[in-house]
Amino acid sequence: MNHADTKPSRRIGRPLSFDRDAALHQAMLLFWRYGYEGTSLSDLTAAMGVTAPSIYAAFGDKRRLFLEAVDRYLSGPVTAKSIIAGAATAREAAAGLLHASVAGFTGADTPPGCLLASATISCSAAAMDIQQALAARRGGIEADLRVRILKAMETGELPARTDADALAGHVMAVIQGLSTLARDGDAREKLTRVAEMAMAAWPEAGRPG
Amino acid sequence: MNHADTKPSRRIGRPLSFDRDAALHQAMLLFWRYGYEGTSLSDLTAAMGVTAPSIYAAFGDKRRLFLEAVDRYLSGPVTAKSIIAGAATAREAAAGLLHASVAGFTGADTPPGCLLASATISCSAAAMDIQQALAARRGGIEADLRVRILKAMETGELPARTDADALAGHVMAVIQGLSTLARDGDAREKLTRVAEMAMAAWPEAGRPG
DNA sequence: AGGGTTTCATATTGATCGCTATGAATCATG
DNA sequence: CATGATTCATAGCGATCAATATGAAACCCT
Repeated sequence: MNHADTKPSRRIGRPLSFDRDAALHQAMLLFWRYGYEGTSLSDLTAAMGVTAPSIYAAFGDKRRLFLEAVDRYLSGPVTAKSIIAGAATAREAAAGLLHASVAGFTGADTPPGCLLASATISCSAAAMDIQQALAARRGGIEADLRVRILKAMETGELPARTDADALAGHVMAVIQGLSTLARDGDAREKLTRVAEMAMAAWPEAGRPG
Repeated sequence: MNHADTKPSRRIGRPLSFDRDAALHQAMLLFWRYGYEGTSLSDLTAAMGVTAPSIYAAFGDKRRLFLEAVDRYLSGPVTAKSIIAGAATAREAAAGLLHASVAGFTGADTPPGCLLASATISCSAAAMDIQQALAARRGGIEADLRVRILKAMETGELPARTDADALAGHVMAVIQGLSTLARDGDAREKLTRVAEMAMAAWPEAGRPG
């Protein structure tokens, strides 16, 4: 059942006539712009250059294709985890997440906003499992940032009285809101200033480190 | 063509067998929870207790029903405009918008989140006009807040160097993000702390007023 | 070349979408 | 009660939805 076996040995039978990775990229762009339910199979076949039966053979069904597109979206060179892990301070982690979001939401070759933030904000009752899958990924990023903040409270970078939940939640809320602003047409330059304004809410240092 | 004439005089013909306002309220709740394209006509007929032909006779088509539901959503006793107009300071206006949003997004008898923020964040190409209508309403609220901020910069409540665009944009972004947090299940108490955290970004007073 | 295997393109499935044609039912009026 | 006006419920419209049945086409191996 492995459709992407580890060994790229030439398999028997008629070979695939399309680039699976390129097709997945096109699907991701469509889901990014139009959301999960706003993207139809005929939209996908047209953009991917692949007929419906081939899509189902290669990716399963629409639901699994979407989830794989989300994984691809979240598995770029820079991820939320890598930003948080690579930041010297919790403040740098938050600022890094915000500025990476601004850059990602206003790319010239990608739809505006965030796939994770907009693909299933609203959906029919039939797509609730998809919505929850995205909510879990959003919550995971927030949890990672909260952990980094708690660590900063222990080292003294942040005051011990800091509300880690609210601080992480505020950063996440701004990121989600930046996605909406980008979708509504705001330029990268304005979003950058909004992100910097959000960082003005960051608490002053605790005991000197 | 007036389907809601000013005079409630008894009209000729068979009377309406349903409460138009109550039906509109049910439609609003459905659009609130499932969005514009996530709510089907059969969903609406079931919740409103009205058959499809009666809906079309009373409201036009799905698009106009949705826009009327949005108007109803935005025309409660407290509106963004009334909060901004009733606030003594720009800071109070922003804080008032944030706390009213938290309350509205976590009502016990209403769906979580904001109808304006979630109904058409993502949609198919066919619903772009609906999306733009909501974007315009979002932009209107942000513009009203920005005007209030500019006024505060003139009176000295805020420093003259204040970035009014970014300050208003930050408040709007947080409001949009609070809607997502509410949809993802966060409690009102946490959202309140996030809103207060966001207000920590508010600039210090300019010259003493 | 021929058998085995996999993917291909074509055409179609049943379900649901937004919307409406049709005629009976219910009102005010004469 | 008869007439005109309006809304009612039933049933169905064409279009599109996600997903598939079918058989030919393209590859590896012997």
